[in-house]
Amino acid sequence: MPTVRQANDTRERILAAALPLFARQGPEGLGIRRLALAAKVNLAAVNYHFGSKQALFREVCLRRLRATNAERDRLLLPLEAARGRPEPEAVLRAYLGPVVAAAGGDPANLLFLRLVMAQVARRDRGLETLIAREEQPVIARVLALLARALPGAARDALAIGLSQAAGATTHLLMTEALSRRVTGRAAVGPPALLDAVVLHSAAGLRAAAR
Amino acid sequence: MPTVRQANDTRERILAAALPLFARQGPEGLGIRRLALAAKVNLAAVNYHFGSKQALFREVCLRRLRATNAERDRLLLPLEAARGRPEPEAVLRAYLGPVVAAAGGDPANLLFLRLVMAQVARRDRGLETLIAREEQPVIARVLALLARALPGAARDALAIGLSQAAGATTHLLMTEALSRRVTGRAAVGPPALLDAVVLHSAAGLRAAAR
DNA sequence: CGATTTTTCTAACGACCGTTTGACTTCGGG
DNA sequence: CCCGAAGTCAAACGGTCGTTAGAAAAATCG
Repeated sequence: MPTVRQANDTRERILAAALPLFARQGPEGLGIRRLALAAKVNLAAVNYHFGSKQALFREVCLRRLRATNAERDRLLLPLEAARGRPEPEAVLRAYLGPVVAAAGGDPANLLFLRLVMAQVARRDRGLETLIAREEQPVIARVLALLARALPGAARDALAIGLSQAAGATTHLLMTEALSRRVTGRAAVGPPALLDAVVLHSAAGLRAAAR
Repeated sequence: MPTVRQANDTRERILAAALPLFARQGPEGLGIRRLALAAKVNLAAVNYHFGSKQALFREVCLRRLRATNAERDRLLLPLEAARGRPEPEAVLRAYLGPVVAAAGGDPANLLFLRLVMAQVARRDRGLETLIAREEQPVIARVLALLARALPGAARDALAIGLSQAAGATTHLLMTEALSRRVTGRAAVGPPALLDAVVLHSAAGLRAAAR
């Protein structure tokens, strides 16, 4: 029987310990020995349960991506159900809100966002295809809603505007401390940050729509 | 005499070979042996000329940051000299243009942009302080110009808007291929990309200014 | 229980890491 | 020309890396 027999918590302990460590040190910087020590698990357990460090990395990423997208789905459904044209602000909020909220909640989520951005910057093709597969349906729905909200806009303009909104959000989340140091501006909490991005990008989308 | 005696091109060869390799593999992923091989230089030369891999990394980063900021300075001067209030679009173009142009020109520049973003995402404190020191004067000038362009805006709102513009630019540059794959949109060349960002963020700044 | 499968664990493999040592070569200035 | 500084080079240092082989333990099932 190929299914798990005993109450195997070793897998879970590895997954739980791996997220913050991967986020802080990257998949190349994290040694399996350190991970095994942190998870209170034998060194060979990682390779036994996941096959390789890379496979574990994929598993960790997949879990987080799905959690965020499930929340986005929950927020998009009422917008799609409503008749009439939605407000671009509401669509942006449904798309960006879960990321901001997650990063502002559990600090591990902000670390994970950093991890993803670092890997994307380094052209981690495996993670890129993982992201493409997981995000594609949500982004298609968001673009459809934006097309309803701004009927005059070209599809490509909306896609580029949405990409800019995503980039602005992740940039603000990741460089909060650095940006404050450089510009001397005050700190921005997650709610105000989301407000700023939604205001900014909704205006940008409207401008591109005309 | 502590100055260089012979026509020492070893240093330059190392620096030239280091940039694309650092960009592709990151400072932790690049081995000194591979670098020495690529630069056609003895293994010990890196530590002899730079002291350590980290010091070499800082040197490489510093060169690129200064090149970009010199170009920004060149574009900002006429805007600062002009009387009357500048257009936000022109200010954004002077700030973001050199990055877009550099990334669209030499492919190594795009790689360097990726490298910087990856390191910032991973909280490389050394690079963060380097960036803070190099960018601070330019950003102060850009913010001053934006304050002149949009007199009604709060200083912090401009700083956050500018940060969003920078994030949108780097995001578009870095995820062009991925974003196209996910959204199905057409490719965007550097000039059109800059146009889109300027249009988007100028509208965002104006919205935040009111 | 005995047999079989699944999981844990120790030990080690081979490879690569950044850095250093010390001898060798090359060079400039007195 | 010779001496001391600057540069180059082969070799090795002590570590850490991901992964694996194989024995030991634990759990499952007839």
